[in-house]
Amino acid sequence: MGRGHRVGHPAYGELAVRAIALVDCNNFYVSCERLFQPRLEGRPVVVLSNNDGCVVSRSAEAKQIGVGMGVPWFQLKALARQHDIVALSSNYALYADISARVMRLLAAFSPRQEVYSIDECFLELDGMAAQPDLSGYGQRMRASVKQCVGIPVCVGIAPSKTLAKLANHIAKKEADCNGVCDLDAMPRAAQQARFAALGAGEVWGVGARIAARLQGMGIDSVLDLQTAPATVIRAAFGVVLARTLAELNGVACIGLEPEPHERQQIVCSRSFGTTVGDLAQLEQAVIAYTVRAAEKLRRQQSLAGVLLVSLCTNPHRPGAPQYQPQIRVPLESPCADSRVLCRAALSGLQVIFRHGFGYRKAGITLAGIIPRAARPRTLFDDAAAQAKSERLMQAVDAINRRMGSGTVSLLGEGIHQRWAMQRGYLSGGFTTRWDELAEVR
DNA sequence: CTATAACTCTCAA
DNA sequence: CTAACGTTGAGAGTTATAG
Repeated sequence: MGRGHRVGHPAYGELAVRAIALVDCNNFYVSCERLFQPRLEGRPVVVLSNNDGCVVSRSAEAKQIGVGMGVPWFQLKALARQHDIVALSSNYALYADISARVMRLLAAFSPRQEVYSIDECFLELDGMAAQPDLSGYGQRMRASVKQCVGIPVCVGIAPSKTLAKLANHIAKKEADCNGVCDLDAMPRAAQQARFAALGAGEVWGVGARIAARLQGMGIDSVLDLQTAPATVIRAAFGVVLARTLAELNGVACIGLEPEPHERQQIVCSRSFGTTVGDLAQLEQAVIAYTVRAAEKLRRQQSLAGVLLVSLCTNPHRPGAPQYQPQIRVPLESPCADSRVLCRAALSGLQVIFRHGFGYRKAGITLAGIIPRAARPRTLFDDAAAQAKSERLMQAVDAINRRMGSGTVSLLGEGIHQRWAMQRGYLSGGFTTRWDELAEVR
């Protein structure tokens, strides 16, 4: 397992990388909120999902009290009163802005960075001959992010992404790591002890389903999985878990992907702030979602060939009649014009809508996505109309980029969006809006 | 029957 | 006052369908 002493693994294509760091922000959303609201320091704080539904981020104090991840907020009201928990609505504009600052700083620590999610990134540390002490290097990352942005992070370092994830987990849990864990610098016995104490479900790529099936086979811990026979895992679970197993044994076969690739499908779906029964309201929502999805589509210079519309009643009310229709609307030709996509979405909605249901959620998906440059030509192309459509959409996008999204939109989204989501505990746009900076105390 | 499309399952943050 | 429970994207594997 030592760096540079591994045997190749031709079946899964070993990649020539010897050290990867995973940098993960601690309690990211809560940490972002605390940057601008010092009163939250030392207190139990949670950030809630859309519609103030479930807990999606918890401060250390909230975890200590026993606030679980993903718990519905209404179930926590009693505990919250008892311990004076502060609950905040998600403020994605703020988190995205802070994330960009963190990622830009970390990029300076490696020639190759993969921004994996809003709060974590992989850094390739291979060939860093000038950095023989990788733990020290990780400490410098932590200090830099803490000082320049104010966000606490932990660093896991290992020969594969999967092991780096585990190293990060150890760095977060064990105080004497000081937030950094270099797995290869750890004595073999110590590493085995950690892996024996960790459930297999902690491994990246092992969710609840697979963890349960593994347990049924007597594979409980990370160590059990690491030492399981590859043939058995391959046969029972497929190539995905077989790759994970190789990674657990130090064989890097999940590569770093510095460039985000274009989406193959673009989804915009959201629960409503309230139950909706009438078609007019659903039309507003579907148009709003389609416009947003179309913006994303154009940003990546693509066209969609198919649009899907879906509706959903409230599954948490089993007494109420349930209905989850979905429909595929093929477009005449691939397109990125919001007006055309909205017409398709509305026609789909017409077909699936039924009176007498309480709808809780609607969504649209753009699929059959191709690059704009690959637009198929037909005999009936109207080049002039095409150019006109593209110019209009470009103008709309340019205005919305400059003046803020939603400045120019299609009629039909509605002015009073009674279905819009609830965000009762929203903090200000501290970094994105001058007028809300005043809330900082 | 095969190639592809469509759908389902699983996972992650 | 009551009722209150996320979103987006990917990939693999399976099933349905077209030719």
